[in-house]
Amino acid sequence: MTTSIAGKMPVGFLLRGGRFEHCSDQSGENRCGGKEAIPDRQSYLTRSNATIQRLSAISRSFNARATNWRLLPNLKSNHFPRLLSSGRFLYTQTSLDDSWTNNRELNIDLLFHSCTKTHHASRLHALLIILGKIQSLFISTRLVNLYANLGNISLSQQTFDQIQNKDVYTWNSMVSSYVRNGSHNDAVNCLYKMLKHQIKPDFYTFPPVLKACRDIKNGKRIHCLISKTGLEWDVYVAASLVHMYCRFGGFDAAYGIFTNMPFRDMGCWNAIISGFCQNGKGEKALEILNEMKFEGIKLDSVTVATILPICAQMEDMIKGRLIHLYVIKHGLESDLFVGNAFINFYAKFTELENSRKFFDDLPTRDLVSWNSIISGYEQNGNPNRALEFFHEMQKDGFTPDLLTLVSVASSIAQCGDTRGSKSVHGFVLRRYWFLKDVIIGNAVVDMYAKLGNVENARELFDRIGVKDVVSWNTMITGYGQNGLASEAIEVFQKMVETEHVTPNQGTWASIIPAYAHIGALKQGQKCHSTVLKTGLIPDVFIGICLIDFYGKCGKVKDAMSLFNEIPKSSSVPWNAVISCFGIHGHGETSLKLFKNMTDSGARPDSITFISLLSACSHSGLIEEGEQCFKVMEKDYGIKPGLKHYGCFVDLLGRAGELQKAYDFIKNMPLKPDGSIWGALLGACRIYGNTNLGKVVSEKLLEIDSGNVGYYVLLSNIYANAGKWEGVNSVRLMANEKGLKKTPGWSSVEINKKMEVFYTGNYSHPKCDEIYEKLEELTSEIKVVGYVPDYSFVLQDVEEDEKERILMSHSERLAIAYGIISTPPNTVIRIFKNLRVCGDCHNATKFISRVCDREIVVRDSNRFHNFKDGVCSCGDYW
DNA sequence: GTACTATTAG
Repeated sequence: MTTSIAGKMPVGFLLRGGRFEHCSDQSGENRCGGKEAIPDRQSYLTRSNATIQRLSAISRSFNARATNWRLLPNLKSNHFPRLLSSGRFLYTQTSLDDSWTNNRELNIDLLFHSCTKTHHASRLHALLIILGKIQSLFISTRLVNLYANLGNISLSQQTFDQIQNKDVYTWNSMVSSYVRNGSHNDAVNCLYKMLKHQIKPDFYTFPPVLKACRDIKNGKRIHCLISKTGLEWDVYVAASLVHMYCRFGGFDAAYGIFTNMPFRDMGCWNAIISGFCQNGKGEKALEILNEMKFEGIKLDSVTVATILPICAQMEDMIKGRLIHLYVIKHGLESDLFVGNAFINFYAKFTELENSRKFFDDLPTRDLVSWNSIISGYEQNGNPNRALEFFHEMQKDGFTPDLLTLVSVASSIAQCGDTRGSKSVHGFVLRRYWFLKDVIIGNAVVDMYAKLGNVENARELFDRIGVKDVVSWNTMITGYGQNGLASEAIEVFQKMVETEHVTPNQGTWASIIPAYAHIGALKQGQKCHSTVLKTGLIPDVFIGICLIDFYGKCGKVKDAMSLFNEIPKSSSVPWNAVISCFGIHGHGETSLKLFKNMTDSGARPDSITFISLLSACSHSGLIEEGEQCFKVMEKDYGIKPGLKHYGCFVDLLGRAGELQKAYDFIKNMPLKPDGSIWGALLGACRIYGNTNLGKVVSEKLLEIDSGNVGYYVLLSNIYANAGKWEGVNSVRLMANEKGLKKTPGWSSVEINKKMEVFYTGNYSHPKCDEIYEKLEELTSEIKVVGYVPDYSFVLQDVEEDEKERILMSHSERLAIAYGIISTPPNTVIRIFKNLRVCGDCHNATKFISRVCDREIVVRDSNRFHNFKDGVCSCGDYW
C-alpha cells in the first residue's frame, strides 16, 4: 500500500465516551470517519490516571465479573489481555495470563509477535505508553517496524517522527519500512535526511536503499555514497549493488563488482544468479551456476528457488530433475521456498503428481504453496480439484489473496459455474482488489467471457481504470470466442486509438481469428503485414492463427507457405493446416499431411482427428474416414468423443449411407446428442429421405427441442417432397415454442470494409442497383441453362414469388453487390453464417460463368470455389 | 543482501 492511500485512512484507536474502539483495520475500511492521531506519549503519561479508569470501564464491559481493579498493577490476569485481544489474540492472552499470575515482567517480545492487524499494534502502542516503555529507543523503533510490517506506513512514519534522539538503527528501520511498503522515493529521501542529521549510515542502511532505486542514475549516486563510506566491499552491500546493476541491465558492472569482491558468501552468488535470472539472462545465470560448482560451492535453498523458474522457462526438464536429485541428496526438500518452486516447476511440465508430492511433504505451508498448487491444478485442466484445494486452504486458516482468486476465477470458468462466477466477482469487489491490480480485473473479465456472459465481461472491462494490453486482448478474445466478431473488431479499433497500449502477440492472436470468422481477408492481411513489420514472426501462436485465417479466407497457398515457416513442435499447427485443406475439399491432402505429421514424430490429439474426419467427410472419402476412426483409438489411444462420432455420421450420411449411419448411432457407446442426430437429419434432407427424416427428427426434438435449425431442416425435407401439410405442422410446432429462425446473412469485403446483407432485406443504400443487377443476371443465366429449384423455398406461394424469394437470399445479394462494386477479374469472397442454399449454389455456378468471375463462398460448413461454371465441391453443398 | 505464485492467445 502506498503512503498516499494509507495516509488518508484514519487508523489507530479512539478513546471516545468511555469506549475503546478501533476505527480501522488493514483493509482500510473506515468505520468512524473521525480524525485520528497516533497515541501521543506526553498526553498519555499526564492523563494516565483518567485513562486507566476508562480502560477499567471498558474491561468491565468485556468481562462482567471483573469489578475490583482500578490501577494497572492490580489488573487481573483475565482482564488486561481482553483489552488487547480482538478474537485472534489468544496467544497473547495466554502469555499475558502467565506473566500476570506468576508476577513476572510482561513478555513484550511475544506481544509484538502477536500483532497481526494495525489495531492490535495500536493497542500495544497504547499499552507501551501507559507502561512507560515507549521511552526506550529500542521499543519505539520496534513499533516503527511493526506498523510497517502490517502495511501501515503512515503510522510507522508518525511513530518515527515522534522519536527523539534517533540512532542509526531507528533510521535504518524507517528506510526499510519505506522500501517494504513500496515508498521508494521516501526511502531514498530518508537516507539523505539521515545524512543531514549527521548520522553515519552503516551496512544495514544501504541494501534497502539500493533496492529502492528506480533508475540507474539514482543507483550510481548511491554507489558513490557507499564508496565514500568505505562499505563497498561489505558482502551485503556488494551483493545489493550487484543486484541493483542487474535490474537496470548493467550486467557488466554487476559482474565486475562480483569478480572483484575480496570475499564472496552464498548470498553474493545468489544475488548475481538471481539478478541475471530475473532480467532475462537465464543462460548467463546457468553459466555462473557452473562457475560456482567449479569452485566447489554448494547450492543452497535460495539458489534452487532462483534457478528452477529459469529451467521451467527454458523448458529444460532435465536440469530441473537433476536439481531435484541434488535437493534430495542435500536434504533441502522440506525447505518452504524450494518446495514451492518445485510445485510450480512440475506443474509447468504437467507432472502434477510430483507437484502434489512436494506439496504434501512440506512441513509448513504458506500462501504461496497453496496458490501454487491451486494454480497447478487449474492450469492443467482440473478445475474441480483446484477448487477443492481452495476450500481446504481456507479450512486450514489461510486467507486467500489476489493471486488465489485469479486461479479460482479461471477454475470457475472452466467448470462452467455461472453462480460461482458471481461469488468470485463479489469476493473481489468487497476487498477492493480491482483497484489494486489489473491482473484480477482481467481474470474476472475472462471468466465472464468464457462463461458466455459477454455483457458482464464488457461492463467490468469498461470499469477497469488502467487497462493493460492483456485487458484489451482478453476482451477481444471474449467477443471472438462468443461469435461476436464485429464487437471484437470494434474493441480492437478502440485499442489501437488508445495511447500507451501497443498491440502485442496476444492481440494478434485474438483479432486475427475474429477477422477469419467473418472472412475479412484484406483487414487480416493488414494485421499480417503489421506483424511482419514489428518483427513478431516467427511467433508460433500468430503463425497458427494466420494459417487458420488464410485457410478460412480461401488462401490455401498462403496458409501452406506459412505452415512451412513455423516450427511444428506440437500438434496444433498440424491441426490448423489439416483442417484448412479439409474445408476446401482437399481431403487427400489432409490425409497426406496427417501422414507427414506422424512421420515427423508429432503426436496427433483429439482435435487432429476431428479435422481429419471432417476433411474425409467433405471429400466423400468413406473408407479413409473409417480407417481414421479405427486408428484413432487403436494406435493413438484417443477415445472418440461426441464430435468424432458426429463427423463420422456426417461422413456416412453425406455419402448416402443413411441406414448405416442410423445403425452406427444406435450402437455407439456414448449417448448421441443433438449434433449427431442433426448430422443425420441433414443427410436425410440431401437425399430426400422423408421417412428416416421423420424418425430422426422425433429423436432430435426429444433431446433438443429448442434448436430452430432442426425444425428448418425437417420442414425442408417436407417441402422437398411437396408435403406442405408437413411443412405447416413443423412451422406451427416451432411457433408454439416461440422459436425464431436465425436470420441468414452474408458478408462481402469491399474496400477493406465488410458489407453485410440479410436475406430479404431491402435497406441497403444500393438496394435498387443490386436487385436490378440480380434480375439481369437471372435472365442471363437462364439462357445458359439455369433452372430455379423452388424446393428451396419453404413458403407455399406462386412461382414468380418463389423466384423473388430465391433472388433475395443474402448470399445472392452479396454476390450481386460484389460484382457491381469491384473491377472485372477481381475474386469475390462471400461469407455466409448458415449453409448456402442449394439453388443459390447452382445459380452461382452459372453466374461465375457469365460474368467470368471467380466467386468464393464460405458458409458455416465448407468452402465453395466457383469458376467457369463449375464448383470445386461439385454439386454437393 | 539474494528466493517461490500472475491473467489473454490456436
